[in-house]
Amino acid sequence: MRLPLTFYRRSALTVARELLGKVLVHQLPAGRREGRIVETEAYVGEHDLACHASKGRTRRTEVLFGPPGRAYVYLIYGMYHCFNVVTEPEGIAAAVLVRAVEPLAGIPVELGTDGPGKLCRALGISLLQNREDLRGDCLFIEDAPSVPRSRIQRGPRIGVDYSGIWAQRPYRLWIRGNPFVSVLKPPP
DNA sequence: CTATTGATGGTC
DNA sequence: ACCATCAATAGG
Repeated sequence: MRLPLTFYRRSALTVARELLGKVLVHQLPAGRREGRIVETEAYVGEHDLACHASKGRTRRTEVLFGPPGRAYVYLIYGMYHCFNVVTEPEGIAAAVLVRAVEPLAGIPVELGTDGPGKLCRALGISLLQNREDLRGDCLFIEDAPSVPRSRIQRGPRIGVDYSGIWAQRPYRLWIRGNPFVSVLKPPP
């Protein structure tokens, strides 16, 4: 079953937690590629200085202000893409970045999926998928059992040091001990 | 093992 | 000019 609009309409933090364990699917001409989501980051709104929407409503960020359940894909460092899911009701600009998936099907063996840039490359996601409705037939997310809170670990988001206090908030979530998570936490 | 740097292009 | 990254390289 494909995740319904009501799934995405909730807060970014809730969606970030609930997306763990779900299956991201990209239907390509070459075949179907699937990965199980193991790491996410929540970007909680315009007031969140790490969220692209904090720069205001531009052509790039417009999709964040739109209805939930759409893809927000952007190019970073000229060579990588990042895939996000738009959350919250229309008018509230929040999203969840998918940072890592566990390969399930159709992923070329030589490509890693541990990191936002890598997983987009492995799943064939590019700017062409920006603004795409995730309940369509090409790019979507399949339901799967939720990961119990006891198996979820949290920490600061990666690469957002410019955002001051917001950089330290524990809005990065991952499945504890999963080998496909992008940055392993130092042992306790 | 950690630290640093170069690649590269859309957006503002 | 900046950047929600990665791979390669240099150094200890």
